Amino acid sequence: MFDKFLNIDEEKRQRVINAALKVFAARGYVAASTNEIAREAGISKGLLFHYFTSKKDLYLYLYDYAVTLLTETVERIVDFGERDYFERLKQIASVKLSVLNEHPDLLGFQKTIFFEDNAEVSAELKTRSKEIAESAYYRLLADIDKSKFRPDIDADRAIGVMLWALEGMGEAERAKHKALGTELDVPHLMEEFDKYLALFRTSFYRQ
Amino acid sequence: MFDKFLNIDEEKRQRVINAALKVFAARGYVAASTNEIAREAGISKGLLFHYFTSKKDLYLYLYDYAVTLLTETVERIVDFGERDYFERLKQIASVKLSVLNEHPDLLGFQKTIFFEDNAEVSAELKTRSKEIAESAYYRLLADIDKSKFRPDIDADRAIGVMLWALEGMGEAERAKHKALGTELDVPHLMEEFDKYLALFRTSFYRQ
Amino acid sequence: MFDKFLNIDEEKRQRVINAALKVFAARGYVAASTNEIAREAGISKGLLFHYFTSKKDLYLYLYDYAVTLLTETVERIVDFGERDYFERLKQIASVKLSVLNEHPDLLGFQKTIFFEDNAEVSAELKTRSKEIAESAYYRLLADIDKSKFRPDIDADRAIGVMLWALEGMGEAERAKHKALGTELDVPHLMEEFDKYLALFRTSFYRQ
Amino acid sequence: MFDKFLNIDEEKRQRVINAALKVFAARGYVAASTNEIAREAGISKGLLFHYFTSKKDLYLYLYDYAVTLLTETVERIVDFGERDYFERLKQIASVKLSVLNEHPDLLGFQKTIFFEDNAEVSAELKTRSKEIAESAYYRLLADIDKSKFRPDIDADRAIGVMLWALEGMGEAERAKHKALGTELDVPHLMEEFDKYLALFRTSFYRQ
DNA sequence: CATGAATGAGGGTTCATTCAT
DNA sequence: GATGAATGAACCCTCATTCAT
Repeated sequence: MFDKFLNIDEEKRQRVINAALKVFAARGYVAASTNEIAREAGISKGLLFHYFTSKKDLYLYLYDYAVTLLTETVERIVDFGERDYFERLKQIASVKLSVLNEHPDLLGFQKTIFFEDNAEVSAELKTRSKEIAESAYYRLLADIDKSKFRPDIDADRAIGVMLWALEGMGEAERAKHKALGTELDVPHLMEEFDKYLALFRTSFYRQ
Repeated sequence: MFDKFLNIDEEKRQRVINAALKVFAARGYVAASTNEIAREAGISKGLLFHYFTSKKDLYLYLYDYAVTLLTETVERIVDFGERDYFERLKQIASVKLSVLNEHPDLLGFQKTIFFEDNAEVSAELKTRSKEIAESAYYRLLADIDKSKFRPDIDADRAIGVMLWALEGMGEAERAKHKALGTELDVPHLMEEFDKYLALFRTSFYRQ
Repeated sequence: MFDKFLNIDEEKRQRVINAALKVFAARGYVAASTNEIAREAGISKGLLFHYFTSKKDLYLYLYDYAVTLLTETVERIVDFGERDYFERLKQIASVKLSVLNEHPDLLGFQKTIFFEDNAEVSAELKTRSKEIAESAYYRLLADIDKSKFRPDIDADRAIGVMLWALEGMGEAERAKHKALGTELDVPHLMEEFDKYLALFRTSFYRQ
Repeated sequence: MFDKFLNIDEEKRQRVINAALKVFAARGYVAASTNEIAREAGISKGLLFHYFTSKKDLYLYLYDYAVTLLTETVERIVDFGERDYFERLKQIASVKLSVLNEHPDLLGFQKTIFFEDNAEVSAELKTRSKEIAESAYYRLLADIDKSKFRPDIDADRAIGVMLWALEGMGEAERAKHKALGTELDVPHLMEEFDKYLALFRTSFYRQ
């Protein structure tokens, strides 16, 4: 399907991918301009369509690329033998930071996917979501040792709460830095993260 | 400014508002088509512009409409004398459900506002956000009685966590029903909600 | 045809006419907005169409109005017994100044007519131009006493030259005042006018 | 800026330029339709915007094109060493006829520029007018030998009169041929021109 | 008579996609 | 492979004209 694109120079491939991730993340599917993507990637518009046939195909390719990369990174970093929830959360954070290194806009892109409602792509997106549910990325929270949780609380819901909080914290941080125009402050983020972990440990775990 | 629109038949006004909320919520500012909004509202494109002059004005009108409606609903429902956090959370949930009744896409629209990046509107949005910060909607979490929290945990962060969880729960529910094509199941939502409240009470409050 | 309009209050009629003259003179036929005309005249858009049926009809009405008014003013002011060319030129100038008093934009409107190429109106305009050629307005230069001209020059061409110069002078003056944003300086204009008349008398007349 | 347009096939370029000159000359800036220009030039509307980005840019491009062409033609034809006014007038007429050959509507376009009132373009036009005042085109009437004029007449006003007459004659001729639907009759025009020159020589020069 | 809400065609402009080079 | 000229559909918006009130 995308063999033409897969066989080109690796550096150029990364350039195209990052350009497309950046523009889609910033503008969403409809408003993203193939012109801008081509310019950002330093290639011609014609070549972009030579590789991907259509904007939609490019978008879906990026989606698969993001899922695959995240899955592989998870496999590489996460220790599924470790059953403590907090260790897992830390590993998830590591995964994210590792990905951000190579593809600064991949996570931003991934976020927008969820809200993408465009009729042209959302149907295809839905088809794929099932496989993903079973993929490694979603195994992240499987097999947690729930015996460590206080017996008088609902461990599953507590896990959900913590994930949402993780998301919310990242979101809040991102929003703050966007508003101020500064870069993400990773050390400070880690510190904050640890404070929340402490809160959760105190509240949800047996003492 | 919007007097033409304000003086029309109430039913038609609601139709236009809900149509616009729906399309903007689903597509975002740029991708939303005035064509589609007019069609959805059952009026001509010309009339839409007769009312609002520009897409941008329509968007900003909706924004103000949403803020005003939420503020008023808050004033009507929330009891600021009640200093218990969980009671407040319940009242917030009531506000949301009350609004959803009349305007199914208003909260969805409100969510997208935050992520709206379009230069044409984000500047204006930013100007308005200050007033709002001081408005009733944001007083919701002021004046909480923190003495009820366990002394060994960080009450402020716990409050943040609960808000994120509330958001996440709503989001998850919405996503589920959108995927299945069903309407929001309010009673079930309330039940779920109560379970989370119980979890928080057990974990965060003094026993 | 325009009886509805002809039977209304005189003051309002003049208001509508002057508003329309102003807008058409300033913007030309196509770009002129009936909305703007109605606003300028202080009546509703609907009423404007009640009077005139269409923009085109309004335009042609104005055209006839201008021609009629000019013809009548000419009949009133010009002395066709006077056969000296320079006296005639002075009378023509008087006609123009008299008209400008009641209808500041009528002459400006008349100028644009000539350049109006819009397919919708130019055909009708052409039909009318013949009658006008024979009308009083164009008799202005008939019956001039050519015996006063030097025998060694072509009197007809000299007359043409003087008319073009009169036009050119008016145009130049108008352009200058438009550029500077000032009003027409009538006394100065008359002075200039006399200087050109002196030049012509010296050059074209027997001494 | 206009490199895309400058690099295309010469014949097509001329087609586009002449189409745009024609439509702008006939309708003025606002009323001119890019649709009509594209149709007249035999290209798609999209391509027109590919070349020029906006109607305004196209208009200003034409303006510069006209100025440049006129300037160059003047440099080619006019002999600035010749100080006799009538020889100059002849050369000016030659310039006009030469330009009309390649661009039948360029002079008509140039006329409309002067009256162009549209806010979008008139500001830019004003900026450019200064350079032009100093350009070759306006040097045309500099350095005239006024000693040949009769001492009892105002040479400067006489020069103005002759220019207005030249303008008027061209205008009259153009109007006549437009009304009759015929092409410009160059030999007859030259003959007429000579008659006026003779008139001026007799009237304004020392004998 | 008078209003202005309502329509829809047409305006300038953008952009995904095609295709000759 | 690689370019960018070329197309046309769809975009937001304006405006002459109609019509219910």
